[in-house]
Amino acid sequence: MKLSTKGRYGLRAMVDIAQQQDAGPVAIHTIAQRQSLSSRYLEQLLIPLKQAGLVKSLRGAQGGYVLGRSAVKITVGDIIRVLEGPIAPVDCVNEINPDECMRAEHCVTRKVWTRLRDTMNEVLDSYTLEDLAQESMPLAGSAVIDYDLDNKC
Amino acid sequence: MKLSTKGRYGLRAMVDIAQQQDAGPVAIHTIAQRQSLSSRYLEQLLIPLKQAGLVKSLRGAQGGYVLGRSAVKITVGDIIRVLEGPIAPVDCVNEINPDECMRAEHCVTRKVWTRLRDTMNEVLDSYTLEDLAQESMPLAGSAVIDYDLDNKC
DNA sequence: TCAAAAATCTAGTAAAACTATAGGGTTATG
DNA sequence: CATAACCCTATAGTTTTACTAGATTTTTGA
Repeated sequence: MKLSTKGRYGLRAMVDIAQQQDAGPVAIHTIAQRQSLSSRYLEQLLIPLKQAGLVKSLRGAQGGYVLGRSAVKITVGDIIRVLEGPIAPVDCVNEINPDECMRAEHCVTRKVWTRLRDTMNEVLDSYTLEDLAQESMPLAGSAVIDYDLDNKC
Repeated sequence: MKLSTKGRYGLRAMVDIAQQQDAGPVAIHTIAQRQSLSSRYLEQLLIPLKQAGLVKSLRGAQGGYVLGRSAVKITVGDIIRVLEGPIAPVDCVNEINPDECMRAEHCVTRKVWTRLRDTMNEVLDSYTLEDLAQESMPLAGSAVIDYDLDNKC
């Protein structure tokens, strides 16, 4: 029941873009540096985010990424669903592409998974990018953090 | 954000034991047959469940497994935590063995993961084995289900 | 007593998923 | 026209998953 690096890094990248885009498009390598991520890996995460309309890209020098729509209209759930696929503890209760199971009708555990799925989606959709971007605004202006960064979150 | 077969099969096995234990200890191969699982695999899932006290075993002929305590005192969360490890979307918000992250104090995403972790645990702990065992009692008495079983849940 | 039923212990392993890395493009700017 | 930036595809190393297998121990009941 863990998120992969896709969801974790992707969300951090989106928050970064939300916080910095007032100064113009944000380049991949800028995000990567600030978040201490591999820029080649981050590049791959931005492709599906772009396809989903959560970011827009501007090519060429001075290019980079901006949000596809207002930060108040992008939820954490929106981002995670793009990067990790449908949020569901088991495939058989996944709305998009339900991996149907013959036992579904008599399945005792199914209602637990359905309830868990709904709750997870509700929680993740209750946070917008705006919420998170505001959260660390004060820090963003202060000194660069100089401790060793690891990437558990 | 998916459960593995350990959690899914393990929960089904526990429900099976809860439903059938009035007739005495339930053997692994009986559970495996009824749930169409590999008995050698199921065997491995029962070891940690036993260590956690969720089941007790009786060796020798006529042996098998019984619940370690009343079905009303075993939650789905208890079972999943034993088989899948701590329920948390990222390791850094896992209470048992937090995989600490240097950025934790300034981490914007952390509160989302903490909230999600708590909600997931609440949902899973809101269902007891008794709840699930009762659910399908009527079916247990009827004919054996003869369709191809797959194991998505 | 002994055969069979059942759990237990210890390894091994093929396939999939994860986490990147790498190379070679295309587009836009100044 | 050099450079900065995004775009696309492939591939490699590692870890996890989901089993399979062999050998052993314990208990029952005939």
